[in-house]
Amino acid sequence: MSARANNLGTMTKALRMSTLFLRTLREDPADADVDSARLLQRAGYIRKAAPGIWTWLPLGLNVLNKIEAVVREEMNGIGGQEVHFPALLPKEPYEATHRWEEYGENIFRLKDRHEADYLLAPTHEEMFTLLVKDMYSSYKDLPVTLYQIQTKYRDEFRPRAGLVRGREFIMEDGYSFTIDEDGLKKAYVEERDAYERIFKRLDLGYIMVHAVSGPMGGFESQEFLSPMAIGEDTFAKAPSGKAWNVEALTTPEVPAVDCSKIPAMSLRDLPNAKTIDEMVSQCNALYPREDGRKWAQTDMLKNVVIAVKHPGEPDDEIEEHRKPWREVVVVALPGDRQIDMKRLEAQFAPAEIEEANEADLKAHPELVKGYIGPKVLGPQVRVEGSAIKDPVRYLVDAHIAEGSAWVTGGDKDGVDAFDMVYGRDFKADGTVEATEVRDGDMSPDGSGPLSFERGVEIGQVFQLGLKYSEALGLKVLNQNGKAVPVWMGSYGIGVSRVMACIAETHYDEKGLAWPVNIAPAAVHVVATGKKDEAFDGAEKLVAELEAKGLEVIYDDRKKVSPGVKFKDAELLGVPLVVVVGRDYLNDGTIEVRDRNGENAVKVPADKAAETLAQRYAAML
RNA sequence: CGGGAUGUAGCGCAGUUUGGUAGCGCGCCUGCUUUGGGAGCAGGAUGUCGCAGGUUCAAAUCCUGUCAUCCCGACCA
Repeated sequence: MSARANNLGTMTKALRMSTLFLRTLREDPADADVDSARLLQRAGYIRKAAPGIWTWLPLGLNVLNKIEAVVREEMNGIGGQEVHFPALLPKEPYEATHRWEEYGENIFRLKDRHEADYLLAPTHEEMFTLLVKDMYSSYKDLPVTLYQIQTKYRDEFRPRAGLVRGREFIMEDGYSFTIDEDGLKKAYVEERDAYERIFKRLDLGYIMVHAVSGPMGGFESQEFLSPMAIGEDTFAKAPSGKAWNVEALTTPEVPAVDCSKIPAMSLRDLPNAKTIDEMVSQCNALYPREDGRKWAQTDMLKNVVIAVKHPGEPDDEIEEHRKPWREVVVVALPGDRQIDMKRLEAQFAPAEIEEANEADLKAHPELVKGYIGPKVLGPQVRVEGSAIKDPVRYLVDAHIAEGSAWVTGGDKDGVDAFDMVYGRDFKADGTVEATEVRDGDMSPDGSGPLSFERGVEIGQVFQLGLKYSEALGLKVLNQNGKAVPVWMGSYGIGVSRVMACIAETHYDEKGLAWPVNIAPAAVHVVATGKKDEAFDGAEKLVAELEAKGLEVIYDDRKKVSPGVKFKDAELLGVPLVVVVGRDYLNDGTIEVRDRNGENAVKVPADKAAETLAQRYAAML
């Protein structure tokens, strides 16, 4: 069942503390910002080489290898075949998919002696695609699933949280190649199920969330997030149990509102009301509502000017759009909500967005700061005889209901428009998800209000579709002899990040406490005292454990006080701790206890190995 | 890229205000004692005080520049 179980019956040499390349630290490293980084360094599993770049020490590599073994077993179990690509790659494949540019600063780039461009691969979609293209050409060859466990490089601006966000990290990335969409969906489900098995076996909590595909491209995608406070992703849970990455959250369609009783739109003076709060107080002071209710932020329509930085598309019909260009757009949202640039930007991808600057506003004199309204925007002016030649695109947030009435800008300094009804008095060029999602917002599936939690992304599965096969020309002949593009899926687990997350969720005030099947050893044997007799007894026990195929860390250090040995055992986090010392000398017994100090029992020395083997087996 | 902070021994830190022999704790080495919860005593080794200029009789300390690291934000898997 586990990586370790496969080793049962094979001889494994004990790791002896007297010679093990290890130095535990009594104090926390000053720069550790999360517990996993703090403890992994203190316990001598990893060492920092540079920001976001880590050296693996024997114990750390031991655990990492066990995690990889679990991943390999599950990948092989669904028919995946392991390959291994170089990390150092020429830029050409990445140019073909535009990612040489799109990945921007995040790629480590370098030149060889002939000035040719190379990169340290941040991901390997291109290489897998080209490899299959190179070797396969018939539908008879499909389906095929390949994977690798590789070091990836991404030049993160700010690496943090130890192994959670490094610039060099280890990832398992797998790809499925199928002849059609049905095949892709089947492979996708198989991979997803295998990933679930992996995280369960690693005792790592996870939640599957709907995700956006991001720079990888493709159309359906789910992420595995491990819930924890240090997480950099926020996900939203619905009462139905479904969950979404907030980036992928959509607002359920808001029903149209009856506007038949709303009076005609009117322009009224509202001086010095450039912000929503000023608008609310001015409205209440100057124009009290007839129904007695006070004006509120929710009555105001906020129009925000955004600059969209398009990268340019070489095949665009409009010549100016073939090179990078800048577009000014206005986004309308309810006055009580804030704009979420991150979510908004996702909908302009691959373009990036930023707040409009002075020059953008100058280029559009119809935009009156603080009093921008729909009448000078989008469809309203995109009519015959309009004075504005180049109307700004107007997009409304998904919370704006058809038929809803608003107070908003009158396009003249000091003037606002009242009873401006969406659909009746103004229209938009489109709908966008522009606002921050809030605790209590309705879930996309309509099952109830959302609640939010943080998580670390530990894996992701994508249905890439035809994006890479078309870009790189991966085609096979089908039964009719016709060349058709191959359907691809892409799957990834951040292996080194997974290790960090396991550490992050398996520790106490004394140190690490690894899940049984990935701990660096099954048993930590501590010999105490200065009498050779105790050490001889420990040696004997270690030999018996080795013969049973159990992995052992043996603290055989002489002249080291028992307190130090116990502290180190707890810091290292091996699940079973054995003490050969005082009791052994007194009455020939050996103490066996769990890492957390519980379930301590004294057993006769000649029964100790058997007891340990049983307890270990029960833990698996 | 904005804001803040910090660079002194393997690790954690003091010393900088007010210039004057580079320190403390842990770790490391030697000896003796100690051995069930991070032992005691005695002795010892380890530093381009981030780097480069400058001021000064004298710079870890003051000045200028520069690099790096950390935190928050922005960005990102």
